Amino acid sequence: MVRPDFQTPPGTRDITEPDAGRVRRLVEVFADEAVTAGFGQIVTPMFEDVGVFVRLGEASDVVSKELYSFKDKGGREIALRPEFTASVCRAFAQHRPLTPWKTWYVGSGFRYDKPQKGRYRQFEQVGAEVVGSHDPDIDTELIALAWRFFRRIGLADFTLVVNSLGDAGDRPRYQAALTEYLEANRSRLSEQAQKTMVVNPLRVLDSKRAGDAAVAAEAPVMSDHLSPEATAAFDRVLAGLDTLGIDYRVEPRLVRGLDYYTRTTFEFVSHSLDAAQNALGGGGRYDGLVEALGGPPEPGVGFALGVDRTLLACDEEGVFTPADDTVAVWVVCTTDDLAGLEAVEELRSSGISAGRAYDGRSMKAQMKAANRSGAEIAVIIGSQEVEAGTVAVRTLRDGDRSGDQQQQVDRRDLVKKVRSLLP
RNA sequence: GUGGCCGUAGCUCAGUUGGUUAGAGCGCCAGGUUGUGAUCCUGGAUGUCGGGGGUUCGAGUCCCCUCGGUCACCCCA
Repeated sequence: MVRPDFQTPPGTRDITEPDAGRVRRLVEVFADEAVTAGFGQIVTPMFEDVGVFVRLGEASDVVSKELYSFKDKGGREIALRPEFTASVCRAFAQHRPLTPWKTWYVGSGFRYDKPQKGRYRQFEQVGAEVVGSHDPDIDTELIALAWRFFRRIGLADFTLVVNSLGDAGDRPRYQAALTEYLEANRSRLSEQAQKTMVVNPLRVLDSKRAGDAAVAAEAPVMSDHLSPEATAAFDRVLAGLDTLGIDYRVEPRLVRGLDYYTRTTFEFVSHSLDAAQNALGGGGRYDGLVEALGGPPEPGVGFALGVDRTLLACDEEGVFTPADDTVAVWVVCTTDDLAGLEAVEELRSSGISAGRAYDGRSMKAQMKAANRSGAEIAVIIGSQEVEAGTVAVRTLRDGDRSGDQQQQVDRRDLVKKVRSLLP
């Protein structure tokens, strides 16, 4: 093998057709749903001052060990974005748009993780955020947006799980109760969980070890420690989901990875992915985050969906299958002049997708390429055609050529003829 | 960061207890028709067997290191 000097770094990959086109189409569907819901797009830098992300909570792994950070040539401490919410909040604080500010995005995030199925160091997300309103109906509308998106691409085998983490004031009281419980059951917890307990007790609820899960199952639940306001907001969200006919499961042990969440949190969990990474996406409220980034004390809520995982789930469910982007016409030219170049460009200029072969290959080879390209029509130009001022237009059906038709047409009628043969 | 499994042609893989010039299918290219795509037939190209070191008369096969992939934990999209 001619060994290449370089390959993609760990956890990254080249996305080629037909997958690349599939990603593009997926984003188009999401963009359409977001715009329909009145969201405007935002494009933020892929890297930010590292402080933007550190404010997400130093206790989280995303910040403490997964940040792609470096110092640039100006001595600035920079980090590749591990998610989008922090950038959106930073942008809000920087530009102070009118509220409620509704914005959607698409792009790559970066985390220095150990790669595995459905988890890459560079991953694609789409998402939407609303800054500047406490109204729980917005939480519901965001969930509905994601729900419509999943439904529209054909996904069915997933569950929406929701929870409320309460307000800033509720968290410490619950955390205290939880810590007390975990301390009392310390001996039943895994070594890892005992460490996690100290850093962030909530996350112990999330452990996948069977022993830990058993402890978590009997732990005190957040809903018993919510303020009346937080309870009312959560009830409103659930009522909204009921009204819209969106199925959900309240999961008191749903804690999300970032520390900034308050009140509503939610996650879309796939059942068709047998991999460990089965969360298609999630989100929630982050009522203190904008302020933590030096902005006004505006609340926020949003979600992000993993494009890669969503497509993995689509694979499993056999939906949103890749489409071949084939050209409509294939120009076969066996003369040495520029007739083939001219014809193919004329077709393209007329809005007809067209391909051709290069390197002066034989007619047989070019017809083979035409067949393989998936084109519906071959335009054949040989010395006879050039002399007569015509081109041969031939229909192509995959495989068998018996039913195909070929006719000579005036060169000047090329576009007209081809157009009449295409659907 | 921790652990299991894996790494042979473009792709999917086979390579017996270490033993002569490393194979198959698919794909690709050419010819079978000096103007024509399926199928069929014939022929052809491509591998420092992931990399380095070691054991041995001899290593794709054994050992060590390393890089990469994969799956799981941790964590998360």
